[in-house]
Amino acid sequence: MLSTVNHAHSAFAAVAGMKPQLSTLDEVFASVPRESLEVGEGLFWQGDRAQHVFEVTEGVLRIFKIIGDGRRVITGFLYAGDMVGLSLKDIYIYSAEAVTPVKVRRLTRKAFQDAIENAPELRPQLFALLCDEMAAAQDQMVLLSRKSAEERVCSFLMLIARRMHGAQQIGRIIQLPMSRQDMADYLGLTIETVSRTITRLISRGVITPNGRHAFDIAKPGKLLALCGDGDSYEDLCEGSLKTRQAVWPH
Amino acid sequence: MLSTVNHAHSAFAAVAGMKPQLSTLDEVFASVPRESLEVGEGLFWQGDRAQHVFEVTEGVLRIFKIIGDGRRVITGFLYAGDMVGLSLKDIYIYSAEAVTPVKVRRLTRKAFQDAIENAPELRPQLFALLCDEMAAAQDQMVLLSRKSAEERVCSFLMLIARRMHGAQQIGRIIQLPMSRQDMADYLGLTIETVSRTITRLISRGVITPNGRHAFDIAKPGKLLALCGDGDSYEDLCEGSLKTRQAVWPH
DNA sequence: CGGACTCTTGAAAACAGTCAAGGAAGGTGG
DNA sequence: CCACCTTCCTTGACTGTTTTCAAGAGTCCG
Repeated sequence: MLSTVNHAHSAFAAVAGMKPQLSTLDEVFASVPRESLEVGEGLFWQGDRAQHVFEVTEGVLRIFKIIGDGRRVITGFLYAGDMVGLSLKDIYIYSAEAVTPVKVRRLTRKAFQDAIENAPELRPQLFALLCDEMAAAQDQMVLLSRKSAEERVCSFLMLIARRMHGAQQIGRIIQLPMSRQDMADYLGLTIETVSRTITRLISRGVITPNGRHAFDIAKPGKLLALCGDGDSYEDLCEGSLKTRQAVWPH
Repeated sequence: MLSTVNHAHSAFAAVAGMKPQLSTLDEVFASVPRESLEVGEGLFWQGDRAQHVFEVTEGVLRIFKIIGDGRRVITGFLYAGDMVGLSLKDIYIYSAEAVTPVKVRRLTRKAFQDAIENAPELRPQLFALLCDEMAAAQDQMVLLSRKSAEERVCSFLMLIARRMHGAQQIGRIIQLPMSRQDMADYLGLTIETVSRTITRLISRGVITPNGRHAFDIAKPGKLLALCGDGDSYEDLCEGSLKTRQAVWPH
């Protein structure tokens, strides 16, 4: 896979010689020109030969799979700073489309692999990224497997709130660039259930609408409690957002 | 994480000089003595400091998470040859328990990382393993998000059938070492629904019971069709078990 | 002002969940 | 070897949440 003699290698070496040593993964993309995608435009499709790796520099992408009869499952939303296509198989195992206008940087798999090869200090970062992705996937399995509609929607709101305001800090305002249908396909619900659940959260004063695609979190404690993770607001304020402890006899 | 200047590197060079070159990942574990686990015994718990990486050499493990009020989600079953704890965070993000009597080999994270560090040809293998895990996780999200109880059970039976008889080949006999409750917690259903669904598959002649924990696949084509992936039996016989193509206009 | 979306709301239906009881299997001790 | 007990699995009746189907309201844009 990574093993063949690389022509690109010399190119990279030249770059490396002229530049200070790379120290973060996204610097690998620094020299690449940006490309733009319109709303709804696809970046690649499930089943395409996986030739590139991308970094999102602006906007939001949705990652999804389609099964036989047209059912769609959104497995994630990607924001600026996120990378796509890292789970390198020969073929993309999902599709990627722009939710908002998006800007990405593109690197061939080969160029990306060479860059990693030549900058060993990036490897742990890449590895950590994959592990985070895996952890997120598992949390999503928990959500889809055992959470009620309300718990799913609340979990989603918290997820976006966290993503918008840096890892630990939770802001009061949530921007939801995606449609209700996108939310439904991410949460394993129907559009109607999502809509009804949001309506109920509003009427109970947990969140306050701010247009149709933004909300204020009126009662953060309540919202967190409704996520069904056994988290309390105090936990959150103590900044203990690290992986949850088992609630199980050791 | 791995970023500090590594003393380990020189140590490795020494080892590399003395040992034949490693060429597959599980050889890394070759020299380690086996440990045994009884049925139901835990290997590690969600929240523990993640100090080891394991290889299963015999038996079946279940990997699961528990949320607040005791709901359990099984995120995977591991068979001989599988590795556990690769998604290295500082803390295990899930628990692992023996479904059957299990034998494992244990390596400290550090030893494992050094081995990888010193045998660069293993890196793509490790990477590929993580990618497979990710692909499996996404398939599971599709299952949990959009499949009916029957589709879930059939998908599970096919998964186990494949696992038992090598990647491509599908055997006629399915051994299910885990309890109905385990299946339910893996499929996001209740034990009653799993039981009823299996009963219905039997009465329709799709599968034939062979004790309570083994089945014959009487109608493989039918079973495959019931998975809800849009697969047909012909597809399968052509050996095209690679990642599914998009059924979507490009 | 229309027209096309997207979102919300209502009523009815369906699927899976809950509660409850009975059966099969396996293990232990007499 | 059998009786007993426990555990796991199956089955039935009922409930409830979410889906489905259908219609109406809100928003965006020409």
